[in-house]
Amino acid sequence: MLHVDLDQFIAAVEVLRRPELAGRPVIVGGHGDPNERAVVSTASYEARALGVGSGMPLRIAARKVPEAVILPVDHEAYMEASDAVMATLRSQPGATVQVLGWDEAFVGVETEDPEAYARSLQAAVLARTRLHCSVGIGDTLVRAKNATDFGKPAGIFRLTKENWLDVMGERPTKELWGVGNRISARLAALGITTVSGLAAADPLSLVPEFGPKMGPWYAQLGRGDGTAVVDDTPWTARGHSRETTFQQDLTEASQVDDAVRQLTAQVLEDVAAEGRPVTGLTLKVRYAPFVTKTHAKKIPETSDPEIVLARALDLAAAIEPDRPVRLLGLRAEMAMPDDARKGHTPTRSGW
DNA sequence: TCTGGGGTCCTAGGACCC
DNA sequence: TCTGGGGTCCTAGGACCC
Repeated sequence: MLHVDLDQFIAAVEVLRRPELAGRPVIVGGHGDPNERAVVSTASYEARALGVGSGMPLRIAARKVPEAVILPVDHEAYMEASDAVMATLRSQPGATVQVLGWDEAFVGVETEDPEAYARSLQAAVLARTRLHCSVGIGDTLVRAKNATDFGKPAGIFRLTKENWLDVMGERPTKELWGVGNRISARLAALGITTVSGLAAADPLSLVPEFGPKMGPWYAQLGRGDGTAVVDDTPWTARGHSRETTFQQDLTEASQVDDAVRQLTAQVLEDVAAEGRPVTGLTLKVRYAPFVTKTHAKKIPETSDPEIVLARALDLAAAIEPDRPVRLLGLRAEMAMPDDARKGHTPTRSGW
């Protein structure tokens, strides 16, 4: 199968509508104001070369690259571009498309010449959207996904059982899809620092540290093994959430109360659009500077906004008074339809 | 340097039941 | 008096992804 990833997607969409920005360091994040509490969504390759990456506080990015053009996030524009890309992928002969996010998808296809298929796919996306993408070819989802990085930008790379360890073996475990900073550090504590080290590990030996499911799963990741099935079943969201970081920490109970009401209204908008009842709520609180707590509660199925609000306010009663609140988030879980897809390879949204 | 917003899944531990 | 073994459900929190 193939894994398709748009190159610097958000920055590329912005440059398309402002051609004069081509070749300049472009940073997209927040409302485009480097003084606000926000982070970088995407940086152009020019900005990345100067040390800016996604997730970095906007303030820091602006300090690092004073000459950068900083733009606000424009969800609608990216959604539109994303829809055009995905439609193009779906229109390819024999393609099964599993969307992973705004700028990423797996494409399942039977072909004698995957490289040629990948090239024609890149050409189709470029013709339709003027956007460049990189393509990974693999015999499992994990290998295809990892292969894409070696194709960037605008290239193609193939990763299979045959060359997996040659290419990936000496690389740090963190480069694997599903291994982040924390897990790689815990693996290192077990003496496992590279992909080949993880591939050689006995799956059962990882159970004491990571549990019965995740332990063997990490060993499998190290080998690049896993499912080879591209699943295009439409994804059904399990819940919806909204969160807000306050530019000034909240110190009054009435401010917190107002914020909870506002969040609830926003979440209920998203939930109402799905037409499924709410079955649970989770309130997330970040006290300044960076202590996060969550409070969860199952509730009897309801579609009544008044009841949801009342339960949200119940949860909010657990917020400690006299501690400045920097962030509030509310997530509503929804009843799942019987035919909804559940499984091991979730389609994630976001970017 | 000071940390967004939207998602998903897994695990631990306690409560409760038989 | 001190205590089994198995199961489910719930909350809190950790980790990961884009």
